[in-house]
Amino acid sequence: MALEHAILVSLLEQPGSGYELARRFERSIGYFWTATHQQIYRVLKRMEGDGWIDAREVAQQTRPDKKEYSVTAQGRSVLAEWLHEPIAPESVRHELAVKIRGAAFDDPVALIREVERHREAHADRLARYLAGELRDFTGPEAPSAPDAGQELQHVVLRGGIAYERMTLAWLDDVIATLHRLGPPA
Amino acid sequence: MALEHAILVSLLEQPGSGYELARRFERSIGYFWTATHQQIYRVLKRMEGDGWIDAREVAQQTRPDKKEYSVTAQGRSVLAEWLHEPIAPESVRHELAVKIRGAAFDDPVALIREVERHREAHADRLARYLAGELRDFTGPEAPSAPDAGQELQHVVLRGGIAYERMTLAWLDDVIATLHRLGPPA
DNA sequence: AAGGCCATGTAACCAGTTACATGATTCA
DNA sequence: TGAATCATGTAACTGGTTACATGGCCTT
Repeated sequence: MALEHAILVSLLEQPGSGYELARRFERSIGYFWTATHQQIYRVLKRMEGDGWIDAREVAQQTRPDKKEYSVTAQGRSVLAEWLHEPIAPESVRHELAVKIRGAAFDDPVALIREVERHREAHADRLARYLAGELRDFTGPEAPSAPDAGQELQHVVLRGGIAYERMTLAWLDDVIATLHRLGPPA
Repeated sequence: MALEHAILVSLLEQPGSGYELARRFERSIGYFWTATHQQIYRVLKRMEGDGWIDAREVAQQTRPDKKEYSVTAQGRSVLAEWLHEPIAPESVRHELAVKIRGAAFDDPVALIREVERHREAHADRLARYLAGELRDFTGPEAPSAPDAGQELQHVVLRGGIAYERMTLAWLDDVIATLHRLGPPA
């Protein structure tokens, strides 16, 4: 459970509406925490009720009005408290690995296509991460003296990049293994 | 949702009781799918009701009786069907990354200890994986001509090893970054 | 006129977690 | 005697997913 905390972090980085948060969860924040708009609206309501955030109605001419949320002092201290708590080592859920072991009881070669699809998805994600890194951290437009927030965002992004590179290499290994089990008979 | 399928795979590899499954979910299978005994018993019951598995009462002298489950023909075909369905790219949930970005709004140095704890946990896990690899796949006791099931188990384990190595390197990067943001003033 | 984006929600459901419960045997 | 292991469960709760719903503006 950390959606509340992910939202607090995101709103501290930049206040915004539920809709905007939902979009961020498809981008930057979404690289390490996912959430749908339904879930976000529900949690925002609870957080507002608990006094962690407050809303400001923003009227817009061309677009529908929106509620812009910001983190309250109380929200900040809830976040600080959470940051000081140790977290349990994460539990893994790797569906593709289940399928790979399951392939022993079906046709290993039939899985190759699926694994290749995943390989493509990860290659895409890596490309997006690298583009983001160039834009925000290592390119000519990037700040020459990044602040703490930017340094931390960058190190998290480097983690995403490392993860995608590792995954690509592993999926190549998987594909080669599946081929070897195939019909070369 | 794949606990059912993970159970089917595990029971195809080796029939067993709920208790035994729970132990496997702390070991081999647990490297890529976690589940507690409570959840396992609940799901086993449903799977039995749906005819995917069947139970055989096994009386034991010294230990309590147990129900040994095996996969039925129907269970096998359910698994095969699932294997042929494409799966959505997994959604990430990386709590530590949320904390790292959150550290910008608190004390980055205070996070170092926590990150080091995680580093240790991952180093332990890597050691266990490597020991398992040596025992089952690359050591002198390992089969010289592994079958498809063993090849696939090995490639999944290699994925776990690659993941832990990547994570260790990244956590070192994180620790160095947190230090840099610290008091060297 | 149709489809996409902005913006916000409700309701039902399902999967997973946490707490509680029982009881026998084996080992230190 | 007390802790660990084997063995199986119930109940309450929480977090997350899926389906459904509304409505205006902008672009093609």
